[in-house]
Amino acid sequence: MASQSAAEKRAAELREALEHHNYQYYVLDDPEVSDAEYDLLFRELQQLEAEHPDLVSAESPTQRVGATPLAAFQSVTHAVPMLSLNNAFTEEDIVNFDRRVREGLEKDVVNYSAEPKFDGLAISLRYENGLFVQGATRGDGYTGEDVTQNLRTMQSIPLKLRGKPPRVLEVRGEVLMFKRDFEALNQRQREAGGKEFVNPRNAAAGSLRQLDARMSASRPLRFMGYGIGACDGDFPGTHSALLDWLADLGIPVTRERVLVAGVDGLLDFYRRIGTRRAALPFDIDGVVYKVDDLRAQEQLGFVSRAPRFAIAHKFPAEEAITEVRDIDVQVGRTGALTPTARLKPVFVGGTTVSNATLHNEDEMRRKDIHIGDTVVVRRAGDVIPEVVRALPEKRPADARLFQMPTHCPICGSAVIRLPDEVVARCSGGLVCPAQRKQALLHFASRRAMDIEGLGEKIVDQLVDRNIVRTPSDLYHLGLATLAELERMGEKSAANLLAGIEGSKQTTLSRFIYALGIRNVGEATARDLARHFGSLDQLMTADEAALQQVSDVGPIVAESVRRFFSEQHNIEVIERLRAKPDGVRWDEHAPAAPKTEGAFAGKTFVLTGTLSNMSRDNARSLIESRGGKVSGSVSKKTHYVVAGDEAGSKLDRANELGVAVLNEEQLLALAEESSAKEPQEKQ
DNA sequence: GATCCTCGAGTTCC
DNA sequence: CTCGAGGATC
Repeated sequence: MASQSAAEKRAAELREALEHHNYQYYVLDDPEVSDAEYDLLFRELQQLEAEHPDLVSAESPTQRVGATPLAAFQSVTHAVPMLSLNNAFTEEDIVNFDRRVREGLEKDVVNYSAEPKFDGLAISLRYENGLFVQGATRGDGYTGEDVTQNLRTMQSIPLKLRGKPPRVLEVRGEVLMFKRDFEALNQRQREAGGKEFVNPRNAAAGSLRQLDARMSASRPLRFMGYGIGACDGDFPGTHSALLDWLADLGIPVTRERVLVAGVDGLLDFYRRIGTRRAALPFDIDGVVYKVDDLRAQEQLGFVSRAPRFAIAHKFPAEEAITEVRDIDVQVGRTGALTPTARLKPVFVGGTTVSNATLHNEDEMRRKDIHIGDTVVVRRAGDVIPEVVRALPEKRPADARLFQMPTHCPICGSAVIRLPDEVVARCSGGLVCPAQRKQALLHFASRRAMDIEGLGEKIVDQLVDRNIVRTPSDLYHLGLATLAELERMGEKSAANLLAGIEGSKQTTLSRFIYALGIRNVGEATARDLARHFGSLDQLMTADEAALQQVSDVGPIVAESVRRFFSEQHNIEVIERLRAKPDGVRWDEHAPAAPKTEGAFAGKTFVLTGTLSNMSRDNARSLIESRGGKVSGSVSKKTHYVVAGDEAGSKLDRANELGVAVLNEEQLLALAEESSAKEPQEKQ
């Protein structure tokens, strides 16, 4: 009993010491002990825990190495989405960014926090009652993968927060590999005869996505925090103070950050860090600017998926020089002919690039690209290869200008380029095998009917052998037919049939999207489905009725009407939904035109700082009751909702005689409608 | 008529 | 990711 409590005391001391040294090393970058001394303490704790297994707790520094390898990562839905930033490449972009921020806040000078943009992987760490409980990758921003086991092995991620953490805290940050650690890792890989990594980013990504956490543990990964997601508790009111606060909690944050006023400060920081880029211990691909005041951030809100209060100022992408060996054309789903450069393979931005799109004829003329030219290529946004420009001084005598073919290279139909359009198109429609293939691939794609197992190779064969001509043919395939295809055994054939069967239960908006109507993408398909409620209503709608749908104008309306006026399209649809064994979805009554709710047809403008609700809350309150929120005051504005320190928008409202509401009046107005109908969440 | 914002469509590599 | 274009707004 006595020895137990002595052991317990010593274990607690050791844990505290190890946590302290981790903090000194990873957060303050100021170690107090050597690695050897640290190891000594660590081994003493391990020994002690081995002798007294009941002393082991999950957050002990010894408990970092994961148990058994996983079969697959679970997916995790982020409580607060992890959105991406807009990118800027020029000083002009930054000047515009600052102007929009100042206009949005109605201020002359705005304070910004500026920091490096790490070239790693975005991660979210969830702490509950100060203990690390879950970590996930960014994924598509809404759903990521659960990599908790791997993250636990990283020394720079505290298993337990210091000080007084909130009950729930999600820390957002980046997992990366320091350059010197990357060099050392590659050295080890070379000696062991293993595969070397191309760059620190790939090494970090590969290491983090190991299903066996013991592999991750052997890789020198680091974490750097840069923000928070969900937080159940108090936190500071500015971004710069927030980062200090995270550091106090034990989360490593960069010290290469500054607080500056106005656009000059931003550009100055960009230039200074640019000159030191090579000397930094980690790779960065730019810098990030954020409006420092968090309430101001909330006031600015989001445009589409990116915040209006922050921007990434990227360094110019790495460029390389290679040759254009040839230029081919590809035929897309809509018949668009896209010239593609076949390049002499060149290593740029982390991979070998051998193809690059040239978009269209005009683009090619602008860049003056010939076949045989020496050209500069880069990976735009570090992903999609792009030909930047030709080097005409290196042009060989036999270089040729590319000519857009007059007939489709696949089906021989005439190529037509409409006077106002940039793209040339094959006029063959679904007669053209290339267009048929693309249409089928689109129909089967994940966001449309989501047929698993139907990829490009299979579609190629099905179309070339004339087994499948239209989407409805897919639902009449037999096991024997499929098994005859190349690279298709009984097993994969059965899987594909199961995939086809599984796709039958769908939704109206997916089905509309899958049809591949010109100018009707995912968003428009959703709007159409909601507005009309059933396929028959949509099929019989005339152009005037179609234009009632928001975001549908004359062009989209005409595309839709034309699609449903073609007999073969109707036939395919009827075969697809033929009962009892066809494609099916739930239908509902057409959405009533927006006459419901107290705010139907009303336009609101928000200005100033609201005291009891965020801008996003106010916006969803208004939108849920049929109202619209717009950015600036005009004659058409019905109400201006003014908070504290409202500026020019309030003046303008008074000028135009627009009704002005305060927060309480807005809520009172909203109450009137919710009293009559059940409260709708969100 | 100009400008902002979104959506659609095409695309690369692993 | 990027471009072009459709739609909405000023």
